[in-house]
Amino acid sequence: AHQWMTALTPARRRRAAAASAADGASPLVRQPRGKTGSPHDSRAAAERKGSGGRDVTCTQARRMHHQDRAQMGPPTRAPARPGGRPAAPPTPQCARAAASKAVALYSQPGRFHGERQLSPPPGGQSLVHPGLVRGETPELGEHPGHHHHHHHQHPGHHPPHPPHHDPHSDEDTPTSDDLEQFAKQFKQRRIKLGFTQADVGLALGTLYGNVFSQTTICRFEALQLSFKNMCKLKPLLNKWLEEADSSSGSPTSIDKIAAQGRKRKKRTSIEVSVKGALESHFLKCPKPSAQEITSLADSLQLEKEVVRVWFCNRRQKEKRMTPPGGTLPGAEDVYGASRDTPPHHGVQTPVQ
DNA sequence: TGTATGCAAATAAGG
DNA sequence: ACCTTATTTGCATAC
Repeated sequence: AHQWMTALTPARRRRAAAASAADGASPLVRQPRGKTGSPHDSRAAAERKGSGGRDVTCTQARRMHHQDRAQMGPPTRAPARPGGRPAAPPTPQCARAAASKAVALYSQPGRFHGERQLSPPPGGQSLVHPGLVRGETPELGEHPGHHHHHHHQHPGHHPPHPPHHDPHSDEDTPTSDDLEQFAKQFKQRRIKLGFTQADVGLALGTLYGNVFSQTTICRFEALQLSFKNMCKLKPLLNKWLEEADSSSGSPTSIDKIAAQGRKRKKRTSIEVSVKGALESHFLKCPKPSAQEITSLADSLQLEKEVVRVWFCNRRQKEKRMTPPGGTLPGAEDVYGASRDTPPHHGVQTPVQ
């Protein structure tokens, strides 16, 4: 248990930003504008298996080009109702900021035009787990066209709560439209209250125990997470929102959610040179034995688990890069073009 | 400064 | 205890 932490970035770390986790102070970490800077602690990581410094920084010089295939957006669709905005801003505060880009973009419901090749999970994929996937897949293919999929909500029904459809509120699976609307509203409120995405991510940590990065909050607002993932985060953010605007002294939430320790291990940054070493081993032996992993880990000064996972991920990447057919991803249609790789969805894009 | 993103760690779930 | 496949997150860094 304990907190994970891995690296500390050597040079980079500007301010700490990290928040503490322990203290049980108010759940909201930072007050709106005042920025209480809480330098807080941050225990750097020192602990962990002996070594000291592994970490790394990470590279930098890399460029990335490429277009990506990102994940898809949520299926979503139309905007539903333009009007509606539910709440009014109780807090006057200022609105300033938002001006620049803010809102606007999301207004368009339709996803963004093309782009993503997405592949709907043709085969199925998403359905694999009967759990809660729920409709998600659908849209993918959609295109602006209108197809309203309207009812297609649940193909079968399996969701846990089949009964009623409560349009709003959390609890049963929201519709894509609900999510879209919530995300939009969430962002709007967040900004008005004066919090940044990072603040929210941190607050979720003290509120519930799991911290989320600015990245995740950003993606939530932009609807760039999978449908399922959006559904999972919505309640948490919703709670934060309530907490946040009620706030002020209201005792409301007491939340006993202990701050607990991190639930997810901090992402390890592997140094470029170390990556090179791993890569070269991979070429020699893509599937090293436990023993080899241990010794390799030891020699590179990485945790064994990190090395093991690295190989697993590397193997996945290899598969992605080398689809059976031989078609290299990089070169796609050069000559033959589509032939039989129709939707191949790229290689990597599962679906989301 | 906040935000948006590429690449890829870390995880989840079924062997 | 580790693999594989599918996904969720988040460093780092480009806007």
